[in-house]
Formats: sequence, structure tokens, C-alpha cells
Amino acid sequence: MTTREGAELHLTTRQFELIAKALADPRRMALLETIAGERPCPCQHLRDQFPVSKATISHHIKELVRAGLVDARKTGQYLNCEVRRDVVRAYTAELMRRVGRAS
Amino acid sequence: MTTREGAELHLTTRQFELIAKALADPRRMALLETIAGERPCPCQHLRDQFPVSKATISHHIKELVRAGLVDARKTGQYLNCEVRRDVVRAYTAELMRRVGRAS
DNA sequence: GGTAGCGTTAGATGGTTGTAAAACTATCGT
DNA sequence: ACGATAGTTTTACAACCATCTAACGCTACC
Repeated sequence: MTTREGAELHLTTRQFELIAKALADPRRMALLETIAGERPCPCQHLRDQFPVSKATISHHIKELVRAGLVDARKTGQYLNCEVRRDVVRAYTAELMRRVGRAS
Repeated sequence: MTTREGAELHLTTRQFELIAKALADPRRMALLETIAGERPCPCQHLRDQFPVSKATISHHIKELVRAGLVDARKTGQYLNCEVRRDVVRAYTAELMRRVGRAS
């Protein structure tokens, strides 16, 4: 139900910047794409698909969560990540609002 | 006529990354917004609105052009910048396609 | 309770990058 | 032609950041 909302989510300036930064690193973007691909994404799955240490993955996830792009809930010893698609949509909307429309 | 096209512009992986990087820096984003605000934007105008050296502005503009987000044509001694709104739209569309839609 | 697996934190490091100063190029006005 | 104005390039530097290793904290299972 968080997937399809009518009301547009509002992003603070701070969050807008954090999102842009989070999306800027290709590896982190790739991680985000993988998370988006598999519904509840066990963090460990990411380790198998990318040649990076678990510390690095942990760091990237933290940044994605900080930006609000990913929701991470710990169930047992696993960390389940999910993309906040409403936030992604809010970001693209804000981007269009700022530089996408004719003045 | 470049402002309103039916066909979606295709972004290479490289350009997608460059755009994300270009948007990541707050100052550069602010410059882009200013450029988007005034139609033909003399580069010098930007110097008055931001406390940065002209070297820095020149550098940022170069990055924006490299990413394809800005079109810069030199007329006389002035540099006129314009936002490529079709590219912005292509970026947001690609972003939505990658992580915005439910799997 | 011990051992193994998953994730986090701390510290170190190499690379990237935003920024400015200075020197340079180019164009305009007089 | 000269001076002023606009932008570029080079070089240098400081700050940031992605990455790793190693050590740690939890949870699960036997």
C-alpha cells in the first residue's frame, strides 16, 4: 500500500541532496537496482553478485537508508531491504519540477 | 522543438552515470537550477549569484555539458547555457524504469 | 554454551573532486 | 591598438569517499 499513493511525498532539501549523492555512485546504484529486483532482499544476496566486501555493502546500504531510498528491517540475523519507490518517485518529480519544466 | 518530443531519448550507461554524478553536487545542482530559470543564461550571471570563482563555475559548466544536461553555445564573449530538458526527462524516466517500478 | 553465519564498526588508504589563484585566450568598445 | 571584460586551463590543495582488513556484536543451531 506504500507502493501506490496519490499524494506526492515532500522531500526536504537535505533529503534531496542525500538522494542525489546516494545515486551518484555506480556501485551503489547497482545495489539499489538489485534490491529493487528481488522483493525482500536478503543483504547477503548482494555479496554474491558484487565483488565487494561485506563492510562495503553495509556502508552502501546505510547510505541508501539514510537517503530514504531503502527501507531495511532486520529479521533474525538477516537484513531485508526494500526500495522506497514512493521516495524515488518524489525525487524524480522534484527534479522535474526544478529543472525539467520550461521557465 | 527540442523541448517537447514524443520519442524517449535513450541514455547510455556512461551518460546515466555522468548525469547522476553531475547532479550529486549541491552547488552544481543550484547552478543548473539557475540556468533552467533564465532562458538564455549568460554564464557571468551565475558569478553574481554564487560565491564561487569563475574557474569553479567554468569547471561545473563543463561537467554539466559533458553529462549532456546543458547545452552551451558561445556568442561573442558570452557563453549562453541552456538546460537540455529532454535529457533531464530521459534521466528521470530511466531512473523510474530501473528502480521505480514494482518488480 | 560453543561454533558458525550475518551484519556492523573502526581504522587505514588510495583515488576522486570541489575549489581557488594565476596565467592565458578571446572578444568587445573606444 | 589598448584596456577591459568573459571564459578557459593549469596547477595545487584540502576534503571527501569507496574500499578493504580486522575486530566486534548478534542470532541461530547443535
